[in-house]
Amino acid sequence: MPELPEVEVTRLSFASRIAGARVLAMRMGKPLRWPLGVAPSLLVGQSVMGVRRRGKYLLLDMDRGILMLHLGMSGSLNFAPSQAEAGKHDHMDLVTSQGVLRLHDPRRFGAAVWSDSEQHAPASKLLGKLGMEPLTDGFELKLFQQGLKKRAAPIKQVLLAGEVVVGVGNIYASEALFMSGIRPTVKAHKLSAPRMAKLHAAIKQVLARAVAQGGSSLKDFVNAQGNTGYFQLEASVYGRTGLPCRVCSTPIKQIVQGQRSTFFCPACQKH
DNA sequence: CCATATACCTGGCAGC
DNA sequence: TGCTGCCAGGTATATG
Repeated sequence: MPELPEVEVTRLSFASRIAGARVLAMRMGKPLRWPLGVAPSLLVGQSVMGVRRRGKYLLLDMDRGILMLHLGMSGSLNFAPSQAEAGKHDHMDLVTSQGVLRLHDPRRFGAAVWSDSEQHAPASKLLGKLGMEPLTDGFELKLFQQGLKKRAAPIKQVLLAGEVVVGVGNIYASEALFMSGIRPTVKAHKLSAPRMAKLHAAIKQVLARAVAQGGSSLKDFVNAQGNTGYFQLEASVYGRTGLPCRVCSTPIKQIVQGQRSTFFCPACQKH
């Protein structure tokens, strides 16, 4: 579910409310993708200074380190005034003086990991190879073009890999490629500089628009206040197999790349 | 080094 | 109704 827009929307929905809070208790449920790495009690007494995002990770800055949260495929956070009874898929409760942050994740591909600092493992290992942040000034066209030039894999898979640019998942990769008129199967390094520039602009535009729309709620995404997103309603190609292209009416095609579905318009994205 | 396949886990849905 | 197989927003790790 959560790509950059959903993670950012989640962050925006609770960051200011949790800032300054003191941890009163922490409860972990079933195992997630990785263990927390420390006893949950280590967090008790620390305060949450703020919440940042790096790629699809949320980083809670605390007195003695960072709590890294990842939503995987099916995760969502909820920040509520008090602690309700935990459901079957609620696998982390961070009880603070300002509310309870709860991680709900049916598939458990998500994670809550403690790291003493961003420079050391496990944070350094998880964040170390991440590419540029697409919604910051650091996302320079030159660097993006240089990154793509080094990759011979299909452009869709290069975007998903997150080593050139982070945050673009399966929905927004297809959407950005449609917006820039690029066939997802084209090898990244074969794209001309102007077409790379179009893609660069499309990535920024589609992600910013999705954040503004509250993200995409395909099945069950909600932000930490329980609100759904609306971007899926305006998707051009994702999930629209066989439906007419919104631009030219040609039926949208679905293919598989790297075991993931890709959607594109065979007419608008000729090569 | 690079590109691709595999693994993790649960729930929903189509088809029989 | 119940079963089976397939599909789903991610990504570290193994393998070629």
